[in-house]
Amino acid sequence: MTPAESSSMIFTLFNEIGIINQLSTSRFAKVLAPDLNPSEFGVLNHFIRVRDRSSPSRLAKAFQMTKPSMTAILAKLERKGYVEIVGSAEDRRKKIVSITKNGREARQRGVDAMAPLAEILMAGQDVEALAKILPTLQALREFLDAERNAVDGLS
Amino acid sequence: MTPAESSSMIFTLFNEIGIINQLSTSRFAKVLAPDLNPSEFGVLNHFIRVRDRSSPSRLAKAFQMTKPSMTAILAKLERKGYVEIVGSAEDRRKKIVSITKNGREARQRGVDAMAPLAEILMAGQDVEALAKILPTLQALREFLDAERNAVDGLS
DNA sequence: TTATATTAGTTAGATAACTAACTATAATGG
DNA sequence: CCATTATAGTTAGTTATCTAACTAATATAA
Repeated sequence: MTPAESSSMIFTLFNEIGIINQLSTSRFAKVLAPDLNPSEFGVLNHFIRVRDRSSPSRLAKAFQMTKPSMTAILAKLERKGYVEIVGSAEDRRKKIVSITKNGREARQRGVDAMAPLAEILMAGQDVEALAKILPTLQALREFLDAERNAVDGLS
Repeated sequence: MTPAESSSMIFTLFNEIGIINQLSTSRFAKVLAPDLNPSEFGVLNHFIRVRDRSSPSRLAKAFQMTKPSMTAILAKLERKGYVEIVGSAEDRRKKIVSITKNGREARQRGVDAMAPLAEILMAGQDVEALAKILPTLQALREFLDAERNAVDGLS
């Protein structure tokens, strides 16, 4: 590839990724609604799959999201009774967020609702091929993330 | 892979794609600002690379976007003098949108501003690997798009 | 030990996307 | 033909994100 071809390929790649993201997110949103939106589901899922308690800041970082956005998501989840938020005794700036029983159930309903989408994909797409591209995407994501921190001045 | 593993892999994949999209879009936005946002640039770029005149509906479809969103983007581009919008004589429901000289220049400034991003990627990532995953992503995008049309009732 | 800087979280306001509902025009079929 | 349906585009209102600016608490260092 010439540099010009590489450059063009890279923009095509990001364009495809953008469209896939939009199509997949809107499909997820449809099956999760009206109980949860994809961001809310993501947070509940995080409590099950990654760690069962966290802080708003830590969650914001995990989801590559700003703190105010996470504040808003957590407020909605708390209103629905899906997470519990308490102040930390050790560091009184911090809050400790954890999933509730109702939250676990909502997350399970979400998983069940999304399962057919995975099945459709497994039926219509070469899943092995998708698995193969995953490491490259992960490397790209890590690179962009590191790049961003470098540019933003090591936040 | 077991079905459960496939399912989990698929969600991981969409998650990575979502994060990449967010990181790359915000990088693009930074270098394009304050003249254009990525959507506006995309439309101008479309006039250069795909077709030099189009209609709001057609553009909305090309960008997988709703008509009202495209109306808003075109209104901003018209205010900036980057596109011209005239009514069609043949079909008076339709409008014909085309890029202006100023629009071409703005698009070129955008291309120039984004070029360093491509270079950073070429320096830090295996571009051949990125090129290799592109066909799989395109197949996935086409499948999701076809799926969506099927679900929405062949709109 | 006290002034300064950093970290955690929230509030306020802006923006760009969406859906629902509308007007206007064109195409279709009894 | 005329009534119905479909298409093109806009308007109005909602939502989820963002940035900037703020308060409160902790850490650092002169």
